[in-house]
Amino acid sequence: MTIIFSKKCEYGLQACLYLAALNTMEVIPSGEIAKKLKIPKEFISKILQSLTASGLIYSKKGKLGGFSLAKNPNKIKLIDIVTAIDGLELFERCVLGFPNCSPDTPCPVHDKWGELRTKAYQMLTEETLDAFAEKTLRKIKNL
Amino acid sequence: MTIIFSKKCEYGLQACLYLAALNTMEVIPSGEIAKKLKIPKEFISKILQSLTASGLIYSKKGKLGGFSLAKNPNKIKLIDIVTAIDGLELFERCVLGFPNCSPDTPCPVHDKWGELRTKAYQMLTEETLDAFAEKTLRKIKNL
DNA sequence: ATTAAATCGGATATTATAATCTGATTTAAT
DNA sequence: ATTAAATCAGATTATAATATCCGATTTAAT
Repeated sequence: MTIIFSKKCEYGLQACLYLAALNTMEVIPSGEIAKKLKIPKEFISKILQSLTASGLIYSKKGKLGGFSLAKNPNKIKLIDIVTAIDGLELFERCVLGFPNCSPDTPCPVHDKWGELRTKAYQMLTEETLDAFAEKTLRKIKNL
Repeated sequence: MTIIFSKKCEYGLQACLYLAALNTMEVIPSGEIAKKLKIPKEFISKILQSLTASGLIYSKKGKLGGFSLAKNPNKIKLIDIVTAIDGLELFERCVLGFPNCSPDTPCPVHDKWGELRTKAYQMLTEETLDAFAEKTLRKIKNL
């Protein structure tokens, strides 16, 4: 077993990328998102609800309700979604599981791994949802 | 929640690094390893047993029994331990959880993430246990 | 032989994540 | 008003990872 992001977070990222790719202001019901992404409706529904609470997603209740991004896709970074769902544990926790891993009391691989981790963090911080629109549509077509 | 390696794997890496740092051919009982690393004895015991089955660790049964590395620390790569415990899922699975993520049908972040992943894999493949002996001893002293 | 201390195998318990279910509430259209 | 279709809140279930427990076996020393 090995995980980068929890399933919640994976699905959350998928859904946000999908909403960004649609490039519309209209809300999309969770059922349609689930169908397009081939993921469980109830589950993605819960995830979108929590992202709504975080302010990344806008939701409209009632008939003709659904979800949309709360802001322009070029204003939402990948790290925003990760932070909202999984938190920043990935970038703070020692990769070897040692307690108090820090520059003062580093674990054996602190430096080497830290470098990679920083790059991953930078990538997630630099990239916004709009950058992936085409690739997302192409991927979803092949699901 | 976010994990790179499972706890099994973290502890397995810790234990192997510790055994390498001791720089001895004598076997060390799991109880002592657990005590030094401040991790559950029963758990690390099981993990070392499975690494014994994998051939990375040598075990001696009975009184005065215990565990040691099965080969010279400079012959054991970090990736060997990861592979034995967690497998290579981390380097094969789509980071966004999309199915069939490949150069043919890449996920939206396939290229950007793939680069980082390759570097992580290289690091784990290049580094052997002996390289971390001093750092390991220093870290364990502060546990 | 007996004892002590260890690995080992298998079962069990605990905890966290993933997924589902149920019912309440909201809202648009008839 | 009524109906239909959606979000939402909370409870429940299923599954996997983590951790512990127990007893059998092995081995060294007395």
